[in-house]
Amino acid sequence: MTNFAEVLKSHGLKATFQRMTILAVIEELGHASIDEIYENVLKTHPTLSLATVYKNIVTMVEQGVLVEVPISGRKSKYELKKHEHLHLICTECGSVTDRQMDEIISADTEKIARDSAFRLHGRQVNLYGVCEHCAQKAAS
Amino acid sequence: MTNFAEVLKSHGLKATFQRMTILAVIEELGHASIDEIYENVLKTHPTLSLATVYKNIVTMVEQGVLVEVPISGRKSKYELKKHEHLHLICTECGSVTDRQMDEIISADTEKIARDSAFRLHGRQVNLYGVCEHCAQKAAS
DNA sequence: ATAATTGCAAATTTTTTGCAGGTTC
DNA sequence: GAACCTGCAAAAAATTTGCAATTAT
Repeated sequence: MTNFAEVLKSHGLKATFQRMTILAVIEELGHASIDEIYENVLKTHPTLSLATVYKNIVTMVEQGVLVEVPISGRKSKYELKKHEHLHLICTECGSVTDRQMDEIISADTEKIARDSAFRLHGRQVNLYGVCEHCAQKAAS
Repeated sequence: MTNFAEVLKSHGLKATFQRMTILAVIEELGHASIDEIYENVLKTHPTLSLATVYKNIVTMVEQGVLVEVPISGRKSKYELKKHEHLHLICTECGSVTDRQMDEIISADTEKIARDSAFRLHGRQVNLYGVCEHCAQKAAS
């Protein structure tokens, strides 16, 4: 369980209860859309407004506390900023799972960028398909 | 220049002038957001409504004529469905450029999916950074 | 103390929908 | 001719904003 107060302060943001709650929800869910964040935040802080969720997602992404994960055909999800990784995205249930991004992909994409004189700052590798759980459900 | 009438019919869609115009715009721009599509479509078909753009993007994505390219911090763009490739996305100007997705990435991501019993259906590899053009502008 | 943040309500922006008239096959 | 498609206007959904009151440092 992360010390969110420290994370926020180190990014120049005040450690409000609202932000801590939002971050705790995202950490618990791993990846969450605005709706999912709001819904879950209400459980422990019923007066937190949707506008506050929006404002904070914007500022925390700006400050690098959160990362947006845009997804084909769905609303973006947000995750805590962490080491680089890739995503398995289930097109059935919408779940997002992290996997290690290995050296093969890093090196290869770096070369591709270099060959195009492109100053690479970040990568997003999303694999779309059906997760084990949904595949089993479909088989029954 | 693609024969869009054939493409549409082969996907069970009627070849209307509106759809042809939308597809022509997307082909010309390579990648375009709803706004960019609408804006450009008006040049040759000033009465085409925004609602029609929306409806057609939805159905053409559903039918596999178009592909959505979701982008961090911006609105999604759409491209013609074509062979698999990756994207260089400029965080300055928003331009999107295609590059070949080589066998290294394909094989590696397939292995990652297999190891997680994930039924891989599609990949999205987006490299974020600054394009050559914007880098030169910044240097001056 | 002060500068940032919240919550509310209102405004804006984005996307979807219903339906009458028009078009494609 | 039948089914599909368009455009309009209206509705719904998503996001942003202004501001007075509150809170963190």
